[in-house]
Amino acid sequence: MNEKRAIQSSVKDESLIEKRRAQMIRGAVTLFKEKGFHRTTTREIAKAAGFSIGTLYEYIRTKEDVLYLVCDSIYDEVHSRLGAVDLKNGSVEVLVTALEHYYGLIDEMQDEFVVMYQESKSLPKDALEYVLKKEIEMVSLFERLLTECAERGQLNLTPKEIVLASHHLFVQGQMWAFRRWALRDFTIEEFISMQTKFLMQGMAGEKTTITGGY
Amino acid sequence: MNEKRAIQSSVKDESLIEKRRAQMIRGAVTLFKEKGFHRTTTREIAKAAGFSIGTLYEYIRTKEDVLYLVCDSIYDEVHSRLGAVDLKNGSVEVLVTALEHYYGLIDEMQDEFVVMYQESKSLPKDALEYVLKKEIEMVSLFERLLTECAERGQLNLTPKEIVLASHHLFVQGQMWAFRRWALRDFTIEEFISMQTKFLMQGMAGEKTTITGGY
Amino acid sequence: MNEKRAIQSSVKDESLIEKRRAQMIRGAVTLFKEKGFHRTTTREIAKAAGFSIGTLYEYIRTKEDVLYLVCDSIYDEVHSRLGAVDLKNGSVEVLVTALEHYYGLIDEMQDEFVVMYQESKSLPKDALEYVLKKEIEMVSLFERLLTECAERGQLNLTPKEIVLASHHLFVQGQMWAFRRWALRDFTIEEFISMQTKFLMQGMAGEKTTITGGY
Amino acid sequence: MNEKRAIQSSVKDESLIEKRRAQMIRGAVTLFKEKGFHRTTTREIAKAAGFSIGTLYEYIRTKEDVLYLVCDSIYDEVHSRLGAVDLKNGSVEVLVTALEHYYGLIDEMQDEFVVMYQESKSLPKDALEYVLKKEIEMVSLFERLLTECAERGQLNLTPKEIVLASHHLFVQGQMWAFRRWALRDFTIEEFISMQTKFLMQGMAGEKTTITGGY
DNA sequence: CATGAATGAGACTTCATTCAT
DNA sequence: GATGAATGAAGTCTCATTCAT
Repeated sequence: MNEKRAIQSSVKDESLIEKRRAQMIRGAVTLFKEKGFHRTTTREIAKAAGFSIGTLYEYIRTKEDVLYLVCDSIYDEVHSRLGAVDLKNGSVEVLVTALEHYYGLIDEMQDEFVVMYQESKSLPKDALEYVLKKEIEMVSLFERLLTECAERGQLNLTPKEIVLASHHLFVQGQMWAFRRWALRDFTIEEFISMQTKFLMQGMAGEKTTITGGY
Repeated sequence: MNEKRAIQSSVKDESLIEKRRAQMIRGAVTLFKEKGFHRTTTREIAKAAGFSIGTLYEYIRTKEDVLYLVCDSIYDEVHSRLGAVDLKNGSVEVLVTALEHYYGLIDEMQDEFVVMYQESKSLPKDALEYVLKKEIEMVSLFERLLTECAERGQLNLTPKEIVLASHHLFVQGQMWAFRRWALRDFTIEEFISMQTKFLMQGMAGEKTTITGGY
Repeated sequence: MNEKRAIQSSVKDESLIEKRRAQMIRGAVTLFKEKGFHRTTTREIAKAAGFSIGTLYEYIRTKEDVLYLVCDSIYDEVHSRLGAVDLKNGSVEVLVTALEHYYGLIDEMQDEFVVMYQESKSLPKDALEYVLKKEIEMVSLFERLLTECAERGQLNLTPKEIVLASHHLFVQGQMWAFRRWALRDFTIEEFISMQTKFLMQGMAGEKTTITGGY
Repeated sequence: MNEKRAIQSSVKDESLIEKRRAQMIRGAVTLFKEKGFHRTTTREIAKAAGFSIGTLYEYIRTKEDVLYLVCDSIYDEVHSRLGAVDLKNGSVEVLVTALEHYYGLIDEMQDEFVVMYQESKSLPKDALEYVLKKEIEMVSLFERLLTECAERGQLNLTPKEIVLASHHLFVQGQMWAFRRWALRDFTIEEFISMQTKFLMQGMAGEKTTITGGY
């Protein structure tokens, strides 16, 4: 279903490529997080990965390839994690589980997510498109779950509200990664439980008694 | 209350400084939005501002100063806009008005907001701190309003939930700027009304009937 | 008639461009002659020209541009020199004069000619085409002169022989530049006079008495 | 008579060395012709030769060695071809035959000749000297033939003219290789016959009736 | 003997900043 | 105050060569 954008390597041994690229990604994420993509030099990436600049370029063709590999590896992880969620029978319970998995994942891969969202604009055009497609896939996951919940009458949402709400859920996840400096007093469990409460209540849609023009 | 971080200029005439910097900011925002801070050259900024590279450096000392000026001008605008909101007597109505103003502002200054959030990490340490302080001020505004609402019993939130909720409100504003590509079908009015509904319901906090462990 | 292939410069002042490029060409020719285009670094070119590497790149965009400028300046010189030859009334005398001018020019610009012929294959495609066009123009000059001589009955050449002969004359000029190491005992005057004798006799075309299958 | 400049190889088996080097030369000539010596990488040479980069370096020590091997193989071929010409009794007929062989050889080894003359300047000093010595040998061959013809009264040339004329003959051969783009309409037979006519007439040296100061 | 992954010196080019005019 | 030519540090990427397997 997903044809990967292949990154050229002059090395033949596939398993070696995988190994070296993993080293590379690990080092790059740390550096990108710390200094940003542009302030990080390819030499630094090579060093952090544990090999020489020459070796680095045996496994990629441009610096932007490194950024792409970082983004791609995140989505691989996302997929393998969220693949577990049963999408067949969407219900509020499944949705809550999906959010737990998604927010938990972001918590574990904070640096990676921050890097991806901060720096992905530096990707070459085609790589950016690929990454955006992946992002849309993720949002769609929430969209589908919300639609099922609405159809079952568990949530009270119009189709257009579903679109917005799915982005809403998605973005709150990014918040955990991006605003850690402001949320230092929260544990991930607290965050998940409070957010889930807000979000689910927000979408439950009983006739609220709040007065206002909205 | 807030001493501005002064940017050195070798020009004396204050009104000229203001004029030139305004030209500079206008040009820079467009460029930063399009290509990002790092890919934009000082020459390009000067050209977009309508003067020479030499003149640019009469009004700033480093390229990062330009970014700082962009961020600073946004907060000036935010302040003059949200200054109107009556904070004395916080209530759900005031909160809703504040959100309207805030989201409306973001809509009008989309490019500026995107640039600020995407690129502020490139600011020098002290400038970054200044900008973060400004951001905290904004979040605090929501915090104070929410606290009052809670105290009045209009919203059902614990103190810790208030902290999270204020970020929640804040971040949803960023979403309008950052995810326009995904929200093309929405008008700002739709966005404001739907978001307000989600958010207010989310915080209304009646004992919801949804089952789940949260 | 000849639209020059313009080389971009970020400097505005045209006369300064001309001056700096002249410095650049002078330095580059020496270096290219000595070490060849590829073994010469841009830093060396800048140094030989008397300015910094940064300044070099204010006047060109790529290293290949330098090579192009060298080639182009040669043809400018060739044109201004051979422009004097009266082509209206081609005759053996005019042809001999043209050869004198041409060979004399090569003698004075030996290094430049050697560089041009040795290195022009390193030019980017469009620049190479431009240079080849210039070369064809030069050969055509001889072709026209030869044609007139043939029409006047001064030389005994078929049209096809004229084509070959014009290249023949042209190439013998290159020989003076390329084989100086072998012709150290000859003065340019000797070279011109002997070559002229060979070439003119060769084309005079009386029925020679030499036996052979040719 | 001429001790070859030996190229080191870590392989012992002489016949294998010869075989591998032949593969190498064949591949390298094509590449050098197409892209020049400097733009061709050792990896490309290895690939074109049909083995790995590691193997390439088992049979040579530096990239320049490959260029030397190319040049050397050309002279081997030249020798084996022109060795047939009977130099004992130089006469115009023998000279004409020698030219035929020489030009015919160049026709068959165009690429090799072009590469040799374009790139030989990239040879290390001692290899360049070796190649030049070979070239001088070739020119000397013409010199000896011309001398004999002059002594027999078949050609009317002073000793100094003989020197120049021998280079003249030599260079016209190069022309066939170098200017094919301009001589596309000529067959090698036409070229040989026309050139021979020009050259022989040029050297026949009847008192020509052409007026002129030469 | 053959392979190909690893290395790092060094090439080209960019661009923030300065300063004489 | 305005200009823009000059500077050189620093960045990305290539490629000849080596050496363990």
